[in-house]
Amino acid sequence: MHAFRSHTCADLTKSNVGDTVRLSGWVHRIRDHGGVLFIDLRDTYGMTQVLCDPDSPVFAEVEGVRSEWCIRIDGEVKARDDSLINPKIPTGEIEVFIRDMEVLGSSEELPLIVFGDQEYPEETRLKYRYLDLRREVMQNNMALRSDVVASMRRRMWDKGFREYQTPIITASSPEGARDFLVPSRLHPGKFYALPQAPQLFKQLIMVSGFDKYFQIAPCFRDEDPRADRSPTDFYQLDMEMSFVEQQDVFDTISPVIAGVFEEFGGGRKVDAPQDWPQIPYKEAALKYGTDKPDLRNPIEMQDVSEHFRGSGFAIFAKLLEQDGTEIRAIPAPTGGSRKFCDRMNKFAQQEGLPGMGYIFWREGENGSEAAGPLAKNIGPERTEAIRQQLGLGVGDAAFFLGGKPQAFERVAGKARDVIGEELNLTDKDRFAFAWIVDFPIFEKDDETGKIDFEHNPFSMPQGGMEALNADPLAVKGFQYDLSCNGYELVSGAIRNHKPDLMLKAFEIAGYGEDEVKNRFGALFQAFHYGAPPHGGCAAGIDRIVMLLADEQNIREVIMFPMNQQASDLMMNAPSDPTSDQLMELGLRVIPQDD
RNA sequence: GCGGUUGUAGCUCAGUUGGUUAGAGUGCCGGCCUGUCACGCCGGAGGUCGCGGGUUCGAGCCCCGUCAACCGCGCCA
Repeated sequence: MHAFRSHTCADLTKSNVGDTVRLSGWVHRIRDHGGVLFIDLRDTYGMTQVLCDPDSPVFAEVEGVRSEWCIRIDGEVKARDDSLINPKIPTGEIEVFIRDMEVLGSSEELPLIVFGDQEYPEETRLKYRYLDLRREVMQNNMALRSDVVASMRRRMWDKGFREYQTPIITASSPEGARDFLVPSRLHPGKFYALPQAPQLFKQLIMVSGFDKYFQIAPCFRDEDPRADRSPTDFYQLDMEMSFVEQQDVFDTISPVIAGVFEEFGGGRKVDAPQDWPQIPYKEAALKYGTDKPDLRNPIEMQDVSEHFRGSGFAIFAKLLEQDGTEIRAIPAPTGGSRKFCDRMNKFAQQEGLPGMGYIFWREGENGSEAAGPLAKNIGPERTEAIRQQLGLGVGDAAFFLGGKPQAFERVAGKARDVIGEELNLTDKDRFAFAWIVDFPIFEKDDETGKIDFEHNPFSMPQGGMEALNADPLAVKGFQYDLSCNGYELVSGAIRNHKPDLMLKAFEIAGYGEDEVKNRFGALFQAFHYGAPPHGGCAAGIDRIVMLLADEQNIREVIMFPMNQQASDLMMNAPSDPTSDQLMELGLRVIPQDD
């Protein structure tokens, strides 16, 4: 017999009754009845009830076993009486009578309990991640992650893509984020960088003529994390293709993403790719207050400035006299109660705005009647015009935000989410996708007035040189994101592969030819040797798995994540280098005294 | 760097207006129990109330400072 097991803890059924078997696994639960003692023996595949009574030669040893010990048992498979069958587990029709036992690894008292779904402080979970990962939900999340990656690979191969590896220790690829630097021993005083993405390499792969590239690629960025953003490193399904336009990239990646969501979405509705809207960036900002809208929520914001211009509501009327200001409305169907409106107003205040004005419509003596402070101030005619524009009626409400859009847009978007959620307008059982397109190439820093790249400098400007020679801030890029349920899942672009266009774009952002050659020397040079038009995108694997696993936090789908301070509590990283290491690298640490 | 929330037993949490010896559940240890599957019953151990200072006759509770974790802003696809 095999040293450790003849079957896994999920294998045994009625057909094994009478067999002598060997199982290895962890002691999940013990139920000791004095004369008979049950153990739920667990491995990654499942659970089998094994039991022991004083007839067993190892009864005394088995009595000493404790939670999470790793043991091997030999025993005889017996059928359970009908009344004792446990329908909750696949092996519930049988149990194994223990005849021999070996302790493979005993356990001290645990800092967290594997059994059940007790919540634990993340600090504890991360410090003892190897125990946390024993829990069923984590086992499932990690298996899901592996299956998703395998499915992505298969789907890309099926489309004629091949996977190529690009360097991890390389030169900085300026994507816009902060680089992780790696000191060079052979070149003291010089540094490698970890790639923020395989961006430069995949474009060079296109220049080399490989036509269709993809990679499950680690990306490294030294930026602060969020719940949906891992610090330090994360994984992308990175792809690039030659001789394509924007729509070709959409047509290629959409079925891959949709297919993965269909395959692993557990029956939740997945919008069909041909129905994914393409929403210009500007329109997304207006309607949803964000470039990653949650389209499960039907609410669309509207510009209602004209109804407030010169109106009796002095705050908005005055505001509109300033340049670049707007009043926007968030319609809230079925939100027509003072209680709800007040709560939303409070929410806006918590988010740092002065508040949200509101109107709601209720049944009055002569039919529909508008209520709320705003309605009184602007009078019945304007109120009615607003109601008609927004298509609202009795029982509905609308919220109003004013000022420069960039000052309130983010909170407006968040208010839209909260309103949709609270009024149950958001369908939780659905994955709703949208391509956000036409991102601006440049943005202007409000304080310095300086023009810089809005995103990364690799995107092809729409309209080419002619557009760049006109108003730079009006130039849109062939640059796109895929949004799903309020998360940015995919980001990409048709790349700018023309050296003269590159130079012009950088010139607008205030960088000379030297800078282009310095930062993107290889790519810029490569574009002088017959570069094909190309484009692609990268899909955030951690985020996709997070959505599929229905988790709110990206760390739930990463095996060994950092905490919010970018510390690894289990491995104690980052840590002090030895003086020998520093010496070898020619480095000296400057003491930090704030 | 900034803002918010949290911090009481290994873990989850309660703790009244500031008032005697800080509680419960769970886990752990011991005892009993031959059909449980979140087994049950009895008993026990386990606490610098994050840390430091202050107010007070008296602080888990009030004040100041500080640390840590998480969430968010900035930042970042």
